[in-house]
Amino acid sequence: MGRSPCCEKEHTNKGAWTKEEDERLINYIKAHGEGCWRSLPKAAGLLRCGKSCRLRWINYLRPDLKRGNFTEEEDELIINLHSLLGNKWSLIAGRLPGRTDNEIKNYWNTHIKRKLFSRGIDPQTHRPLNAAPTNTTSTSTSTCSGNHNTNNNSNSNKSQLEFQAISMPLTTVLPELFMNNLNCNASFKSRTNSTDDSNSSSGATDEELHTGINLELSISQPNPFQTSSIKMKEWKQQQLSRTQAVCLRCHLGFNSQACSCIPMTTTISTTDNLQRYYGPLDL
DNA sequence: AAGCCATGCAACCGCGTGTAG
DNA sequence: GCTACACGCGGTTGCATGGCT
Repeated sequence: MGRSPCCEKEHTNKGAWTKEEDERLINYIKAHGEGCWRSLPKAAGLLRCGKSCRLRWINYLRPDLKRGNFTEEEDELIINLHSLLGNKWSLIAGRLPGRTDNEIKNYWNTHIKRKLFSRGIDPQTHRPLNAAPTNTTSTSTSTCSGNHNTNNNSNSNKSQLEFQAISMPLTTVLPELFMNNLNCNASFKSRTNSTDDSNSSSGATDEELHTGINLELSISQPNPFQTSSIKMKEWKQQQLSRTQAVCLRCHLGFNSQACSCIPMTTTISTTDNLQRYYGPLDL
């Protein structure tokens, strides 16, 4: 099946946007709001394709964009998030207010990669450059395994790990995940060991050291009907009867502190491939 | 001053996903 | 279940700019 073009190429401008085009786009979105990108160009009197308008608005014209250099804190946050999420630029951008996925992607490729190389860290794996390669598809069922499968083969291994926005804040849990993880901990550990001496000497716990990241991400059981004949309705019912979302924080043993999760009431078999994200403590 | 090269970034392209009919 | 459509994402390209020779 052929794919219809998103616009009539011969009647659209390409390349850099002019000031007039920017103004037209801004004025139109101010008046009518975002959305319906396909019909927007015509309505706004622009000889551009909808995709181009969307990109221009999101990456450049949006009023809430933060312009200017990245701060050191943003650098570190991007590195940490990338070690966890891989090249999921939109997810990373979601954690950096005022920054766009495109901007972060460019910044990563032009600055941070070099920075990590200079630290002796492989920017793709976040492991030391001279470290022996690890077989991430082996018996490890960790979060990081999924992450790096995503890096290396982003389309074929999506079922390894799925992040879904359900109910599980991971404020301090995920950093612990890759602190404990066999494959992902190198960069994070080396940094906390080498540069956070002041913190460790002051008696801060590991958890306290990494509270800077608030991913607010959730990990849920992968949606199996993508790979099997199970119907969505049936699957949803299974999910409901099986358990509420499982709090990774509790499962990892941090539930001594305040946690708003719903207690897990159902025993879940570790042979269930939907439980992969338990890796670090289940090993 | 001119040419070359490296870098940074805006923009494009192709594909995946979700959804409505 | 199939198809078409709209949108969003990640990878890549190409141009503008600055530094160096």
